[in-house]
Amino acid sequence: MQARTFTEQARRKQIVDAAIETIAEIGYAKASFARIAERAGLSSTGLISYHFANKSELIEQAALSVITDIGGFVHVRVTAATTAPDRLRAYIIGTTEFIGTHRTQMRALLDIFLNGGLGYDGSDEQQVLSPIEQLLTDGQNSGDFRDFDVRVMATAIQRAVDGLPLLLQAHPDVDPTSYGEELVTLFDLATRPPQ
Amino acid sequence: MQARTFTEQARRKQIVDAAIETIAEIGYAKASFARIAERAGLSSTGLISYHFANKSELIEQAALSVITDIGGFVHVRVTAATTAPDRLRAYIIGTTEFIGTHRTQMRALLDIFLNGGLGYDGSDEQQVLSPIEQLLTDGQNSGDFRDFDVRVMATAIQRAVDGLPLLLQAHPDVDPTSYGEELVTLFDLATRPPQ
Amino acid sequence: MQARTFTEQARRKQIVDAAIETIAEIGYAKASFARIAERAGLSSTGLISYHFANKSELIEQAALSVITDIGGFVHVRVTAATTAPDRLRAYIIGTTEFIGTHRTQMRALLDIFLNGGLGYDGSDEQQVLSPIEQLLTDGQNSGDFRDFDVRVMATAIQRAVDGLPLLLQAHPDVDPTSYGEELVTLFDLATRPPQ
Amino acid sequence: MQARTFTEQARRKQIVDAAIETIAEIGYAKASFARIAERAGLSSTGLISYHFANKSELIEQAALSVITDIGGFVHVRVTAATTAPDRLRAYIIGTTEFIGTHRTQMRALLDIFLNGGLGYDGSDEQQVLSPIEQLLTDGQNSGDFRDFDVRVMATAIQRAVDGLPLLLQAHPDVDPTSYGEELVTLFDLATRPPQ
DNA sequence: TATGAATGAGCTTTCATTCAT
DNA sequence: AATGAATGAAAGCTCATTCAT
Repeated sequence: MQARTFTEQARRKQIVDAAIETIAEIGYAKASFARIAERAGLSSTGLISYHFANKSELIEQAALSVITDIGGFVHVRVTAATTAPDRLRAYIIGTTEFIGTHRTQMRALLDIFLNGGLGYDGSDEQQVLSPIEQLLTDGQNSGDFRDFDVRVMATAIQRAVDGLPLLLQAHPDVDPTSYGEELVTLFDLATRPPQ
Repeated sequence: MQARTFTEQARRKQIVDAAIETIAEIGYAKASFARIAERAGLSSTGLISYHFANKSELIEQAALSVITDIGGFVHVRVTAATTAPDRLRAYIIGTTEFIGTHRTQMRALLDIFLNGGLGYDGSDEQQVLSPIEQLLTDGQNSGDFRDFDVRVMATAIQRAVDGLPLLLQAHPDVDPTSYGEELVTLFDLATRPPQ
Repeated sequence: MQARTFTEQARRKQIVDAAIETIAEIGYAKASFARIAERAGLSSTGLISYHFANKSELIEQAALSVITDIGGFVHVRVTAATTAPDRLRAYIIGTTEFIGTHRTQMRALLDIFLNGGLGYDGSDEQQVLSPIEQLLTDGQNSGDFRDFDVRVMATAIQRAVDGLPLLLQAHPDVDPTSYGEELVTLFDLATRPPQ
Repeated sequence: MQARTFTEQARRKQIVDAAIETIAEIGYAKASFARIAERAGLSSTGLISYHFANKSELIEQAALSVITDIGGFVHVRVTAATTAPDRLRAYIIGTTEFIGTHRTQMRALLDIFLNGGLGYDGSDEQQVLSPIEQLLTDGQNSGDFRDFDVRVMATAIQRAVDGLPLLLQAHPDVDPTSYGEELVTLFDLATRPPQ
């Protein structure tokens, strides 16, 4: 959290973006500094080392960048909704919409996430789960949702939504919007209280 | 499908098992021949090259090994059930049970899968989805399930179940059995026809 | 010069022939035991090691095989001629004819020869030069040839004739027969005594 | 034809020279990056890879270096002569002189050339033959040479001259100067028009 | 702030050879 | 006489990182 010059911030962003694109295109394992520098139009890989302590930091920043983007995008939509079911709908639709329009970033995030590219002390996982867990807990307290294990339901929702990039990779013809709508129905049925 | 010596089959299995353990422990990206040979107690990495055409083949065999194991485990339980909802339950419970007792293998498979370690022409994804899609289609035809998009529901189930290893990594205290039971309820509600 | 069973002799010849073909096709540097065994249809590279002390011996035998073949082919023709100029003509025509009809073997020999594949203590070079040097010396003694340095003339003839495979590689349309005839004229003019 | 730093040019030359010496001494097949780096006094083989795209490029540059040197040396002498026979003499004497004083380079070039180290699409062969073919054609047009096949005569001259390094290797006592003079006489007789 | 150069460890793969059966 | 298995060295090449300028 140290102060950085504007120039440095711009450089870092440029490198982080190039890293995301590179990982998305050729995969985490093959995304070397050489390839990232090439894509960013840098003259030397040394410049990356100059701006980031090591490769881990770059990867973390790349992941953080995507998480921040999607988090902001979804947060706006969720807080605009009033009831718990509406907020759940907003979460699912917002997330799938973002994924549909930011496939490159999502592919990179997924690759980082599952290659252990993150320090992975569990806190990241928790952070990602956190807003959806909060949403579900609120819904249970207000009586809008039935009594289920919040962590399990959150995982299921999160994974279903995360599954879209993989599905798109295997079946590029799948429509993200209708995928989202189907999930809304699915989890509405799964969360609504018994009559 | 080539004929292989008994000795070679044993060596291949030994190496594949070592590869799975190594990937599970230090991650796909760092799982070099040197580390795998070390774990397998081999005298040189050349022995791996002797038995496998290249690294890709080894990784594929490692993934295939896990997929075969879990597939066999679940298949027995699913075919033992008679009604569609029971088969769905058997699938979810069987899978989570296997995951709970074979965390090493699952962690490796997940890592391979998402690092693009497989040829990934989509056919693999389809193969993994296939049995669960069949199960869901049968249930719709028999009137036991409501009318939903089979591919979306299959993805949601598959991802929810796959999410267990990740959840276990972040929260090792989670009980796989109750996780499975929660998912059974969730997807029972999500699939049952309207009254 | 030890006694060998007939079976062993056959095996050795099979391997030597495969080596010659392999070197001709993919070059000396890439002609490994694996490639040679493959071409010979052997089940193991160990079989080559069983029949030859080491790689050097195999390469030497391959070179010797070609040298013996061409030597025999040319010797018959040279000894059939009576005068020195006729014998020179027979040598040049015979050699170019052999080269034209045994390009594979010649390509291999050349490759071995210049990659230092032979022990190369100079004695081989001398052996190859020897018959032509004898022929030239005889011609000088009989007054059929002018007074030139035998070793230089022998080298020039030998190299001119050896040049055919290289020329054929660059210009496959060159006719070996007319190449031979041109050389006969060339060296006839170069060796005949002044009027 | 890319722009290169002065430092890089110097390093490249250093490595190319070490490659030539190494090939000359231990042969093409055994001239690995490790041996070349050792001779050049480099800290690692990685430095060679840093300056050359791959081994092929290094070998090509090594060959090109020698070809350029000998070409320049001979060209000066040939263009200084006026008549065709004098130019032929200058070519032969110049080439043998260079070979006599640059045995290491010639041995390396020969080894590269015949181990297929060059791309060898035939164009190289043509380039080497080209100046001598031009010289011969000019002589025929001016009436200084008889009517022979230019390509065959050019090959014979080229090979005779190339034969010197091989001869020197087998018989280090051979005198390059007298070798050259003998060849001049030989090819003077072979090319002069009938009286 | 940025660059080109360099380092040394590491990678996968191929090699010739040995050996028990 | 032949085979499959194993060995350990060596190959060319890429890597993240460091450093002087």
